[in-house]
Amino acid sequence: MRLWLFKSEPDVFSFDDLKRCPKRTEPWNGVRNYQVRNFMRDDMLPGDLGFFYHSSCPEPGVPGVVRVASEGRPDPTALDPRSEYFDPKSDPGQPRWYLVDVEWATDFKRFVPLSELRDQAELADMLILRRGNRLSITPVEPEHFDFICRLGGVDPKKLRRG
DNA sequence: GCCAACGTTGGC
DNA sequence: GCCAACGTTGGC
Repeated sequence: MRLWLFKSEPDVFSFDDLKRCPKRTEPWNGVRNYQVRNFMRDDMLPGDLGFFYHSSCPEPGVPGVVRVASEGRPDPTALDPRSEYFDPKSDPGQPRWYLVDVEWATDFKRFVPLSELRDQAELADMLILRRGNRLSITPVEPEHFDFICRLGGVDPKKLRRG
């Protein structure tokens, strides 16, 4: 099982928004970066866990955990001219952009702000904390995942068991 | 294939 | 609003 971090701007789509979706699940559409596309298309599997991360907002940070709920599949918004994510260069016969379904897994007992992540020596080499990191999804090391879960008051072992 | 210009991201 | 960082584009 792999571990991830999903960035989202809460003004656009927040962790609470995800909780209100049917089955608390939503397609992670609109990714238009090849590296992130490859993560979803090639590396993610149902059951993978990830942090939901609020970015570009007054208090960036992690409100909780999500679970990958599908394999990678073509992102239909790329082919929909009415979608803000429409990509005119996409070819229905050869999908360019992919998504996975993302499902709410658990709230943290306590929101873990970015400022607190930065204070932790244990997390110094986390991708999300690196200067200039712009990927909207990043892989997360298991030690980092467990450490952040504990900051949020959640037992990572229970989560991994589902 | 190079690389400058441009657009976007995202913390502050 | 600023600005560093980085991906993408397109001319050559």
